[in-house]
Amino acid sequence: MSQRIKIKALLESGKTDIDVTVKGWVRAFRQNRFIALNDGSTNSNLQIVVDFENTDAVLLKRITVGAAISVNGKMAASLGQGQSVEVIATDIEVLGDSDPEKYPLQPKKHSLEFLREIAHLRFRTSTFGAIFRVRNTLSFAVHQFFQERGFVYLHTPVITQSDAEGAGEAFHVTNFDLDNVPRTDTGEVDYKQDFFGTATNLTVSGQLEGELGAMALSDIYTFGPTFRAENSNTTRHLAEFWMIEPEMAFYDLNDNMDLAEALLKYVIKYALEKNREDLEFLNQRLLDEEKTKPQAERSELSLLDKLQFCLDNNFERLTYTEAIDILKDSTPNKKKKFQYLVEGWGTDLQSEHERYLVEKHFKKPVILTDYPKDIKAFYMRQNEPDAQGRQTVRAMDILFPGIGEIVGGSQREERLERLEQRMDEMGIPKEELWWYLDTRRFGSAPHAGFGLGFERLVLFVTGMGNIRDVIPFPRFPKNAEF
RNA sequence: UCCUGAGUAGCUCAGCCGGUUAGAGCAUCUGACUGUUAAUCAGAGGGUCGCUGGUUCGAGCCCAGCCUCAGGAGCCA
Repeated sequence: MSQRIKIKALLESGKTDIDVTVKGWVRAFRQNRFIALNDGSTNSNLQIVVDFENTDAVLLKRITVGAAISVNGKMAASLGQGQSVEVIATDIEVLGDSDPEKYPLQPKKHSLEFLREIAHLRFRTSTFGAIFRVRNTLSFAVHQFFQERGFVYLHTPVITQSDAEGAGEAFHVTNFDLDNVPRTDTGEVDYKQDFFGTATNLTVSGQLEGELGAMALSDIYTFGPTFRAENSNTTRHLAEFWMIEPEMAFYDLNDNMDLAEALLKYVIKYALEKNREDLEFLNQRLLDEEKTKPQAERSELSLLDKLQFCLDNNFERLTYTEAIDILKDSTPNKKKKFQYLVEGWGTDLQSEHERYLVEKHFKKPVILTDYPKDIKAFYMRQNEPDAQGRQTVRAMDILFPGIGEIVGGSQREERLERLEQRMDEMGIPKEELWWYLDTRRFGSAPHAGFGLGFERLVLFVTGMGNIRDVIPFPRFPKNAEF
């Protein structure tokens, strides 16, 4: 018996007349003769040809959709149309049966909603196989991009002390018996008795710790899970998601934008090369789906065209103030088609405004910079007021078609006085962040960084519509199953 | 959390104005066929109509509350 070979390697070799052993899961068993076998190494199934007239009937009955089997046989040029080679089986062993009455997957198209309910089995579909292979490639490409540039991969803590930076609701971490929480004389929760001796929560961002690393190692990045206890119920939010947060000493906002754009292009290009077959499958899946939609709702570019377009064009860079001017003059604003009309300077852009800029006006990724100070975080570097006295910060958001904000970042405020003043204004407790402020006290330097939502990136590259379909086991309000 | 829509067989869905025994395709099972590509043909089995309560002679359908899902919004990555 020969050693097991993965289907991807076998199909790539294209060899015939060799003895092989393959193992995988049955996707379909047609006409008692043809097994479509998939082992997850590639989107393609391997066709196994069974000589059913000379095979034990009991064994044939056990070859059902979902069963795990091992096959010995000889590679041959296929007589059929759908594949170039196939395995003529000489010996089949069922490693794990799959009761067809109970196995929920059928050799047909299932709805994504249904598959989400059986997330433990959806890996076995072509669509999710492709998605998670692409996700893996993107993840690897992120590391490779930064490693090629001398960045240090820094592990920032998952458990952090209190929610000082105010980046959304955090999950509490405690060792208390929740039926009997210790309290102080005044009736408040006595965190001194808790595991860490203080209130703690799951991280909402590794940025502040990342900055500490950058102020010694120059260029660092984090890539890990992040948690938000927001009651968000959308196609682009999760309670647990993965974020990439680079932080670079001696970078200004332009360097920051250059890096972010280079990163996005690098990983998209990498996926197009490494996962061509998967992306072609996802591309076709979308095209089939579009056929059912009215003409007006169909997208102008296919998935593959959209990705290539993204590589071939510079992202449009403009300031918040310029964006407001464009939006004010836009047709939907004048015709009052926006739900929220753009009137003055200073309020945050609504989703519909971002979509207009990205999908209608520029028709490509857009980087918005220099937002009003009042709608952004305390740590962003303050610009001098403009001629009209308007105050902005060196923020940048990258907006992608269909996704919205995929990157949010800024040049950081490195001037101690300005930073402390802003923290006071916003009610951020300076004492709790003494360690953060120390970087501004000792050898402070200009620096910048950003956060890239990894699932939003996977969403864009795979062309999927719901973020819950691009992470293996999504966590969202009212759901932590699997 | 707000707005809109949905929940009927394992899956996808139909079910008229409230009226007898709730249907179809696929899947499953049985048989036939055997170079198929979501195989084909014939037959069979399969239902707490999301849950709770109400209106009514009678509720899958009307009303109320709740649960879950989808899309959009907010928060954001």
